[in-house]
Amino acid sequence: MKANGIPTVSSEALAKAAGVKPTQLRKDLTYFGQFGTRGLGYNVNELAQMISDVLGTTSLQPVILVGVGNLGLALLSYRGFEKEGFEIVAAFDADPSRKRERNNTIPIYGMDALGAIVKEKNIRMAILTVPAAAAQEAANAVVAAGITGILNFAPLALDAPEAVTVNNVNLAIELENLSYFVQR
Amino acid sequence: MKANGIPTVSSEALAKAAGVKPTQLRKDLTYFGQFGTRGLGYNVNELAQMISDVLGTTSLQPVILVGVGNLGLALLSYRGFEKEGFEIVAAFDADPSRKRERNNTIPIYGMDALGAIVKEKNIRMAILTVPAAAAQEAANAVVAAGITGILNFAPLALDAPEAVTVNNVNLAIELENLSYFVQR
DNA sequence: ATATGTGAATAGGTTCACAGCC
DNA sequence: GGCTGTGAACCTATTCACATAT
Repeated sequence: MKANGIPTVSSEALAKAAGVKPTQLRKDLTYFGQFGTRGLGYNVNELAQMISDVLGTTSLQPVILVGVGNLGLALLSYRGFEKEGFEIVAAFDADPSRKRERNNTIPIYGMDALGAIVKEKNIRMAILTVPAAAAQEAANAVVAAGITGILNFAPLALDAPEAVTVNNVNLAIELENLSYFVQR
Repeated sequence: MKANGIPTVSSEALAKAAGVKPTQLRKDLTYFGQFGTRGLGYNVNELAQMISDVLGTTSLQPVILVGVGNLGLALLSYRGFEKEGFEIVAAFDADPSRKRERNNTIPIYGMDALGAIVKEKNIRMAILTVPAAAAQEAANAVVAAGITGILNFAPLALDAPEAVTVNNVNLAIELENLSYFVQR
């Protein structure tokens, strides 16, 4: 909407786009303040700015990726993050020079380089795409390096300090969930 | 545990592995029946069988993938689904013969082949890894072909009939969520 | 007239506390 | 003694209904 120069938007239109109910959307927004104009709706630019501020994506967020296998490599070449304010600035792997079936422009380092680069570039977030057996060790390593947010693709529950946020993406569970619902 | 021949397991051990509280796990299991033995715990084999039955993964579930780009190709070569009872049996793309940077053993068809293959192999689930702009059209196509479960990776809310289950995986949103929590 | 903001009502999910059973 | 199963209590989230503002 911002790109298309649309000036204002109603909670109804936003809710439809997001797949939720208008009241839900309004209630949620007001947890962060009052941004709308009664009788008119929300100013698109203001709202976008406010959301970026709240999420912390106003400036480009640097992110690292750990585990350059199948999935990791795919995410490295995925160009959908920049638009949302994220940039994968470095990748790490136990075997950084292993031959890979695709080129990419993001440098791949050994695990021993984690601490220095995270500190130098003041990085807070890591994407974990390592095999399940290596995931806890990798998580410990990124936490030790100073990472406080982990997006974990390994299919297990990671142990991490309270101060570290772990979000899990588990593709097998998503399929199992679907499988349950497609049964007649 | 089944692979390791462990005969029984307590709700406490299971809960720890799953990252939830023991009461939660017990309450959830009882929605499907009573499977435990008081004073002893759950029989690992029985429980695994019950879960497979409930999820509908007792026999290998065929799945199709639509959109063989970056992410789609990575998922095609991801060998983590078989273990959980899923098999990607066919892939579809608007340009099936487009040159791709990796070989894979799963056949790639044009979108016009959807209906016949879904019907022939009695497929219920589809993974959607197409660009956002093409997602709704692709969703319509798979629904028309008879699919009733969609795992959608495109960053938008799909319109689909009531009888079709849509699960969304949105990597940008996962990162935004993390971003919010890593702010000091 | 139109659309937000919000207290109150409702619904849904989690945890407690302990009875029941091995 | 140990661990499940579960009603009741509690907590959180969603929806309603409407006052409020443009």
